[in-house]
Amino acid sequence: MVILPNSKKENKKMDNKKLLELKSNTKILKAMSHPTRLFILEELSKCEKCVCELTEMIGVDISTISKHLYVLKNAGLVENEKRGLTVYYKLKSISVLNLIDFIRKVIKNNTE
Amino acid sequence: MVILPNSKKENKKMDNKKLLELKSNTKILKAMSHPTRLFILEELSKCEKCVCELTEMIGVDISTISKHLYVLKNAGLVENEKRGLTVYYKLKSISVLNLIDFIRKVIKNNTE
DNA sequence: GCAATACTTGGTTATTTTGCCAAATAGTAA
DNA sequence: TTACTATTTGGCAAAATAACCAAGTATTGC
Repeated sequence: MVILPNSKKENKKMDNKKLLELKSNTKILKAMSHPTRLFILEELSKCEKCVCELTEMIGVDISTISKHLYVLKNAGLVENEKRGLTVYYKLKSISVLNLIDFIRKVIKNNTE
Repeated sequence: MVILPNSKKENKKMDNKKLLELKSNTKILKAMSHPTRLFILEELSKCEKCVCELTEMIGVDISTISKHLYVLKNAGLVENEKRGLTVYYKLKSISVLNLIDFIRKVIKNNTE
């Protein structure tokens, strides 16, 4: 085996920069990786909805839904707007919509 | 609203069938949602590799890598083949490769 | 058979995630 | 002001996930 001059001979741990990049990339995937959040994304791909409506559809505590929405927002997948008492959420970009569609197709392919 | 004989009148909880469908759909996303597993998928998109090689590249315990590979296999993303002592892993289908590419693009778009 | 190698599995502990309740915040309206 | 509604936040307990080590399995070669 060739020993390259500039590489540590027995460097086992992954490069820290690479690790950080991977972590940031998984953020968006992680955000989508919960049944409730995937459902929310699917619903928001149809039209914007308030926390109340989503809570009603899903049937868990409103605080739980609020926290799920925070995760989605934090991952850059959705955005919100307050009108009066109500906070409306919608998908942030078209690429998120495409991703959902794409994943649906892959899943369909994989389970057939 | 019609009250079906077998349903509770104010059943807020989401339909169980829908929930199961969502859970199965998040399985593939969940499997991709870990830095190490995303890295493995990226590497396998280049060429098949054995557990040993992946362990060497990532630098954690081989049992940890083995368990990550199990998660990916269980989600239908990779498959393996034993040749001699060595177990080789590769992506299961071309659609998984496409998915990885697609996600990479979406992530790139979203972080710019 | 025995030893060596490549991997998987079981067990334990630490960390993260989830979901509920209660309390806090913000906007509306009397 | 007070009351009311929609949502968020804090805190806590339960569940899920991840990493390590040690032990087990399978294959090869002696």
